[in-house]
Amino acid sequence: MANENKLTLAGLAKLAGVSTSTVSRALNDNPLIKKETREKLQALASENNFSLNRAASRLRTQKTNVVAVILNLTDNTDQSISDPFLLKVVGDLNQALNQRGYELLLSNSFMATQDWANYFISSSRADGIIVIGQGKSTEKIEKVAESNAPLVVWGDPKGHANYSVVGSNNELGGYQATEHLINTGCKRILFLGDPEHAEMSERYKGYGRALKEYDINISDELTLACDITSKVAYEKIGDLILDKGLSFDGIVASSDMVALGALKALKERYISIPNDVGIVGFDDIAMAELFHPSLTTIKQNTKSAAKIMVEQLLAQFNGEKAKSVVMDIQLIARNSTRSI
Amino acid sequence: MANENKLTLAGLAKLAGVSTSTVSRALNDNPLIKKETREKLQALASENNFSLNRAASRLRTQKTNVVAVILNLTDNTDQSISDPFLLKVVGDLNQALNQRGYELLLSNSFMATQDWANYFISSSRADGIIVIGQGKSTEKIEKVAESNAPLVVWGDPKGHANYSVVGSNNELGGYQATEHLINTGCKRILFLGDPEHAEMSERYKGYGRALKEYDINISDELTLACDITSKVAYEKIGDLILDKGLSFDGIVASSDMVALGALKALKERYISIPNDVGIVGFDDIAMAELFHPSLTTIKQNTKSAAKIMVEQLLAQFNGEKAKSVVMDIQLIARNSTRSI
DNA sequence: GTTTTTTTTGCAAACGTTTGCATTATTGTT
DNA sequence: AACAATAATGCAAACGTTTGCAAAAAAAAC
Repeated sequence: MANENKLTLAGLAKLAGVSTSTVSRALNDNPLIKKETREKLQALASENNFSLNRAASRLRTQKTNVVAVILNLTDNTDQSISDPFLLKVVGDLNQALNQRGYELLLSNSFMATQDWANYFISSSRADGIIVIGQGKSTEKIEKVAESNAPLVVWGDPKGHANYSVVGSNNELGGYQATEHLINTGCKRILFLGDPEHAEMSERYKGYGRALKEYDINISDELTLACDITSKVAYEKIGDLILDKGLSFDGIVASSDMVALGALKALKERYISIPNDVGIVGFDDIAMAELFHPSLTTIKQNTKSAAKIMVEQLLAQFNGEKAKSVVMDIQLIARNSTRSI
Repeated sequence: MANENKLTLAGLAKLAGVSTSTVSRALNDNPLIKKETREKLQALASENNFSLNRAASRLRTQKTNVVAVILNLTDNTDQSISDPFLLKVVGDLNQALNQRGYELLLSNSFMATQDWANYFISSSRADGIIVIGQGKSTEKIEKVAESNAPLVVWGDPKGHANYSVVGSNNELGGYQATEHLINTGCKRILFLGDPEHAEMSERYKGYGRALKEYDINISDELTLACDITSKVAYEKIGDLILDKGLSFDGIVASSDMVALGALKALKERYISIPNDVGIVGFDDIAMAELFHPSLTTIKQNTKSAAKIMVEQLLAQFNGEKAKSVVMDIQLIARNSTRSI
């Protein structure tokens, strides 16, 4: 490393013949310093491509300008991330955070054993925490919330959590997905997902409401509990057909990945989509459009969700109490369902 | 925030009736401190769930234990990440880094205007940099390398870069993909990808070598330049067919996303895969298996690649000069190509 | 040309660790 | 019991910023 003696504020000050406080203020564009001096010093700094030591400034200011983003994959045995949707959220969060001058510290449930608030906030690794996914158990999240650490969670915004949750209107999404299938002639609609999972259970509720409103009786046989992975969905659908034949003509899938797994199982048995079975996903991942048939789905707008999550977090930095926010969803009709 | 006066080392020391240096050493498991005292202090620390102020310790030790991971998306107008492969790499890197006690600071080309080395290293935001993707131009990376910042790049390991590059044996991958198509009876094989992109050009070389070895003449008409997105691939294939009809019976795609875009274009025209056209992707993203037909592809092992990248980076922390590493690839034959 | 006001700069004390060196406590040796 | 050798602890100085307050310089007022 070539930086034997890296340039510090003090060094820069000596170069310029002023005090460190002046340089510090100048670089922070503090109007206390005369405009000309400010500009001169800023120029000098960039000439010598000086860069502030963040460790020092963080120590002094007690502010990191970093946000920890935690992929909450507790239930997933394989630690790595399989669902492109979640990764999309990370990407969008990164952008939203950068735009507000924050950086993103990525973590997954590897930190499972840790007390998040302590680990990230008290240690001044980050100013706030964004958790992606409530998972099945929310105890760890609640612990963080109790510690009063700035926190925003992507999940089910309708549950009455004591922390800020941003998420889609999952109930409505489930409803619209189901309604769409009903409108395109499906009679026996399967729900494929995990009703114990917070967000999924809302989707399940919407599914139930739609069936009720359209006077279709809800049968236990048409609820297929299933993890949020394409692999499991593929297997479950395969088993179901093996067991009971084609007992359904529509599927409300709890995510696009789940839908795609189901799709594969059906196609392998030469079941026609959408004629024999219509299928609706959830998320609208990039792949949804690419499939053949392209996947009808409930789109979650991750870009604006990310923006809102960041806003909610920053609000907490300013001492405001952040509320939960319900994001609108949108049905994207494609070719995995019949046209109306 | 409840932490009016957060517990510090000094506070803990007072509690225990020892000096801060003793506590510091105890918590770092320094054998200089008697074992009993160490354990007592560690217990005390966790009782009062003390957590070290990292900003302070980073300032003092000049070490952050953070690695910046940069998604190098220079050519991509849309800043957000579309390719699941890259995100998979991020996820795997995160795991590999965590296992070695490092944290992952995520960045994308939003930082385009910044001088990376200065921004991350000199500012002591991170100890090292991992860049994912060389993109088309490598000047920014070279600038970082020149500054002697610890750096590892995911890209084309065969180019003679003055920095450490970890990447797959792209040439061989291109070769094997092509060979596989030849072996399954394809005569007119299209290369679909961007030959100006470092990694892709290697794949293209392999493609050329295979054709040559099997005495198939290489035609310019069978090289279709194309960005690494499914959308562009979809359009390009559509245009090509519109223009010249079905002028090929095999496709070597430069990535799975590209392959999937092509697949969609073909399917919409009722071209049978793999009978009319065989197609081989590159990457082996999770989706490859899910498609119908499932996608034959060249698998890149991101998990071990991530591990190696981290090792290469850590080696540089220890003053060792890191070398480039070529990762083995593997052909995964599925149903988008005929069986041999 | 003083004095007052305002603008601009500098001094020095934090922020919470880590660590070389000095010091004290302990153990072993004669 | 005195001393040497070793083990365990503490002192105090960094690390590089930021910022309240004091001081100096410049401008304004008399």
